[in-house]
Amino acid sequence: MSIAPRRIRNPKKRPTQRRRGNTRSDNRRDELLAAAARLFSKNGFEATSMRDIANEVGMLAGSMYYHFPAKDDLIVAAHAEGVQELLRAMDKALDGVVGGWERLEAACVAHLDNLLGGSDIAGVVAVDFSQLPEELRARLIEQRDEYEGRLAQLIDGLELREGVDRRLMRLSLLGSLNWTPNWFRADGQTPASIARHFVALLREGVA
Amino acid sequence: MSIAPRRIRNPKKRPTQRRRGNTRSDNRRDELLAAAARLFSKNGFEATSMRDIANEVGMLAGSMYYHFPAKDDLIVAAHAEGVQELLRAMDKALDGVVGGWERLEAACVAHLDNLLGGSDIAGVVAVDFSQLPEELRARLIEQRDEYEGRLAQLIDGLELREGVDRRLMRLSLLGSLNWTPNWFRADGQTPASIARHFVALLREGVA
DNA sequence: CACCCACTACCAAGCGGTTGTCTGGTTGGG
DNA sequence: CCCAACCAGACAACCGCTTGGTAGTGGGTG
Repeated sequence: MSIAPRRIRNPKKRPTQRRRGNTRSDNRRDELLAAAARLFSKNGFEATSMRDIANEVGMLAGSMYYHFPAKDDLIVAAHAEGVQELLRAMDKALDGVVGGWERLEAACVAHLDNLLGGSDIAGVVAVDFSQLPEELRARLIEQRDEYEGRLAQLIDGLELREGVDRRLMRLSLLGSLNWTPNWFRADGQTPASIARHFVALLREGVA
Repeated sequence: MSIAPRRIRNPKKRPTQRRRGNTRSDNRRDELLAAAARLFSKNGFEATSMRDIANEVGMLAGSMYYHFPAKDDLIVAAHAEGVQELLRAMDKALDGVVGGWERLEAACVAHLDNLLGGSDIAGVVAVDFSQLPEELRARLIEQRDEYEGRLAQLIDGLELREGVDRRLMRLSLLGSLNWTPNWFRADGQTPASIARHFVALLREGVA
């Protein structure tokens, strides 16, 4: 067996989470998180090394372990940051928009804009995590639940034909959106246009 | 800079491709390809090491370089194998089926069956490659083109409402299908059922 | 048919480099 | 002056890949 490409070196006790006492103004934890999210979304989780991230903010790799007890925790924290940014973008895009379909469309446009925008932290949410070790994977899924729950709410607010499975509808739409990094080219259609098309396809059908 | 987690050690001339002369019956190249495809689809490209693959077939890591000049070439070859298997499955599923939508549905069912089937080599096609180095990524995209072209043909054969972007329709459907490994659970709906739902959503719309 | 040798298909060992992580020391702001 | 927030450097493990050697097998020859 031993199909364990992931290296687990020291399963011993995690050093108790930092960030308990007072902080100083030169704390670069947030800077670190942003850099991590950027690199993760550009190169993936496994392909981004601790040194890459540290180097991005001008710090040594070992120093990051003052802020995060392990790489997995950095991943989780950066991912959480990305989800929060997506949620904020969603709220902003939804502000003042009325009508079920209009709201769903606005949310999808915001989603793709942030996913394919490039410079953003939110791109980390689109990083494929289907092959991560089960434990880490579970933590990321849990974080996404809030966001997907919001999407589910938007879909629940729609009037649909009878017999439509709203869960599968959500997963289908999310798949369409999250697969775009695999084929998107910056010189083609805009993310917003793509998102609107996807929603329209789903809404009206093609036949 | 130096955001180059991928290691490029020897840019020198590739050893001219093997497999020129006579072969012997104890050639385990195919066995190697199958094992690679299995591990890639389970753990991803970067997370699967040469030693993992070699170990799977009971061979030493270095020995694989007799068959493939580099890991990238193994990836390409295994991916090609997966695509071929998908094509065969598609042909088989399409055999005797008439009607545009029926054919598209049959193809999608075959697609998901192979993707989520688990034990199959075809799963390698669903592995996210959006973060692979550009050159390798391009080679994989090229291989998929034949398969996606087939899907495009199926879609071209449909009678659709006016103004439907068939390319975006294909990409949307493919996204829905290929994103399923991120949420699929073996104890829920069957892959075939999911595929049929997705096609139905797209066909009839939800509103 | 037996022999033989070339060559396929590996093994064994190790290369330089990178990985995540740890330990112990240093520093400057509150 | 204390401690948050780093640096410097090392650790073993593992990475993709190379080199040099060798077993055994198949085709060719007598």
